[in-house]
Amino acid sequence: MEKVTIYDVAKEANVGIGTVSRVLNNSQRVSDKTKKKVLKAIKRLKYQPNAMARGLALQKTGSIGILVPAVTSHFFIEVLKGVQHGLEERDMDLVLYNVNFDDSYNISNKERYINRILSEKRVDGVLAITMKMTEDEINRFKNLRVPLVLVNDFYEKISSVFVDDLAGAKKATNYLTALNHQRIAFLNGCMDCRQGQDRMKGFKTALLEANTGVYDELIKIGDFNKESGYEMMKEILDLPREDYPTAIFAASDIQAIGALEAINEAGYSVPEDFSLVGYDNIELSKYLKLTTIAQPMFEMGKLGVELLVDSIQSNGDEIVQKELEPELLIRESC
Amino acid sequence: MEKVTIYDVAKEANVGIGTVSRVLNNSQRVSDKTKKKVLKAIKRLKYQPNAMARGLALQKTGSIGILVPAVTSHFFIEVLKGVQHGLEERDMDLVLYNVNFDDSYNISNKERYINRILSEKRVDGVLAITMKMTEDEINRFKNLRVPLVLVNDFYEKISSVFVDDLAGAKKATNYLTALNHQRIAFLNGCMDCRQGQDRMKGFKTALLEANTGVYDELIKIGDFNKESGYEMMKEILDLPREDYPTAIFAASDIQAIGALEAINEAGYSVPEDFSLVGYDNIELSKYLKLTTIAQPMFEMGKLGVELLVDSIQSNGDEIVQKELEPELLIRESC
DNA sequence: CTGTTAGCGCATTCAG
DNA sequence: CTGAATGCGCTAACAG
Repeated sequence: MEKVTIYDVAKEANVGIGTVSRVLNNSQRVSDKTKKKVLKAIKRLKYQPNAMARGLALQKTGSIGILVPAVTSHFFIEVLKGVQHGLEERDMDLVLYNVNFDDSYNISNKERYINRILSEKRVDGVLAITMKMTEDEINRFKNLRVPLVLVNDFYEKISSVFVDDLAGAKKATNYLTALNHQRIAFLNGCMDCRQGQDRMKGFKTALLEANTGVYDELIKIGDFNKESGYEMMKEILDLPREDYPTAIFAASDIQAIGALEAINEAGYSVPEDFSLVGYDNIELSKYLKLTTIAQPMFEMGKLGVELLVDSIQSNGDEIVQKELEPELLIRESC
Repeated sequence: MEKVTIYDVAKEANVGIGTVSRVLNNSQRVSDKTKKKVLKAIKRLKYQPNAMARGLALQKTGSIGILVPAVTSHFFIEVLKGVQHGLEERDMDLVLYNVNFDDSYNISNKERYINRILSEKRVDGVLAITMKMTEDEINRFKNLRVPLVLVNDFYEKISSVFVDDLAGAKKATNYLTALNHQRIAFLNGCMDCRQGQDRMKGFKTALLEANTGVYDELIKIGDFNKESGYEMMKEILDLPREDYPTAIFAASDIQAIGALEAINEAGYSVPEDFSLVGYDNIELSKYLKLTTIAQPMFEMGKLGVELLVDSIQSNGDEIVQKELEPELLIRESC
């Protein structure tokens, strides 16, 4: 079973390779008869076009790249499922560029990957998922006209799909105030990213609207990871007993889990002593029965490919922004 | 910033394209002086070879495919990290073929993906992770001389890296008998795959060696998923109280988690009423403090690429089998 | 050591 | 409507 090229098919069908190519791309103007003849030859020879050759001629690869930090995160996996779903409908391939921020032998390979993507032309476009892209990096894509869409991030000059974090934080906070909590703590992630800023705004807005007090000592800024959640919660537990909050809103599930550890270590429990709500709806949160804000991860991935493929096909610079709504998912931590 | 080809570099450096190609592939026989000249031109023009063209000429793509069912599984994610690590060292790309077994609009796309991989030639070889490949499918790879290595599965005619499941099951069981358990239940996955068979064998062997009883009513065969674990545990809880086991060994963590739910629902708890040990060491098991058998997932991925890349480069049919050792990870469920 | 040429497999002119 | 020629960007074999 040797490799069969378009020439073999042409010979088998007694036509020129041009004709074969035409039926392959079901270009117009091929008589039904020869078309059938060629199709039959293709089937007989089990011919399938070589992706490299086609890519070279067409200047299109039929695959997209996805740039992501830490494939390991559950958030990413869910998004990936959506991406796969969208890609499959279009018979496109996915090449994965997993950016590694903490690799010992290489501080970050982000730059290297971007260079490769931009010059090697192995992919027709890229989806950047939860990747803080600098303006400079984004401009490089624009200049080289390599379609780029941001997933779970927002930048006005580029197509992006993201979630309304302000609304998400408000939903969480509203739920807590509706439960009559008067002193609510907020364990936030970074404040130099959109997510952190918007969630902070949503939290405070909801509090004001509910006429509930805002206590600076209960508002902590850290990181979106578990350790940070743990540390911030410990600080709160170090406050005088009478300053304790009755509820805690964490900006990520994984922070909430860290906070939970601190709470348990201190001999308290959830929801008896503190109500706790997280953010993201990662798989773990289900098992820990954590009330949380669910992000539409699958849909983000699916929408992302849609935007990207459209952009690739239209070759246009149309910028589309899609904002998705997060949902409150009530479980047993409040 | 237009696209720059090898011709531009040649012109810039006042040499022929052959020379440029030679320094690119640091082929021998290029004078140091011209080499330097070309390198400088490359840098000045920010040139990088086009992957498609190079692939076409070389009949090598510089990327491998990975075939996997359900990207969503934590097991796969860990393996993927190892794969990525190995690939990065070699500057190769990864294209992901996520086989979907339960997609509504398409019973299984496995066949389609295999066809594509084999004919499109977009990848130089493939890593099949936790994919039950039929002998027929494997032979197609062999016939077309597309390197294939199995990860977490074993087939004598092809390179594979897998874990000694018999040893793993024995380690788990030995731990339980050492804890003096006399009635131990086993919640197994399928019995028509190597994993299930070997773990069953390991379980029974360990029991015999420890002179501990083997009770058929405590040995259940189901599936490796959570629902199955839940169901099997319920069946056990339906036994007369005096037939209850004192310990349960589940063939996967996720089954153990299902079993845990059944146990909790029935008003019992772990480790007070039952000891429980799982298998895999997925992330969840850490949070649930489940004692388990840890599989070297990262290493499997890393080893897998190594074997694959060797096979691609040597173009040889050398078959390498690597068996890895699982480890007992003691936590608080026993 | 280095420039030139001929494919790699396909899509797309351009003539018939 | 269809066959032949040209080029996509690069490597490798062939002459110098």
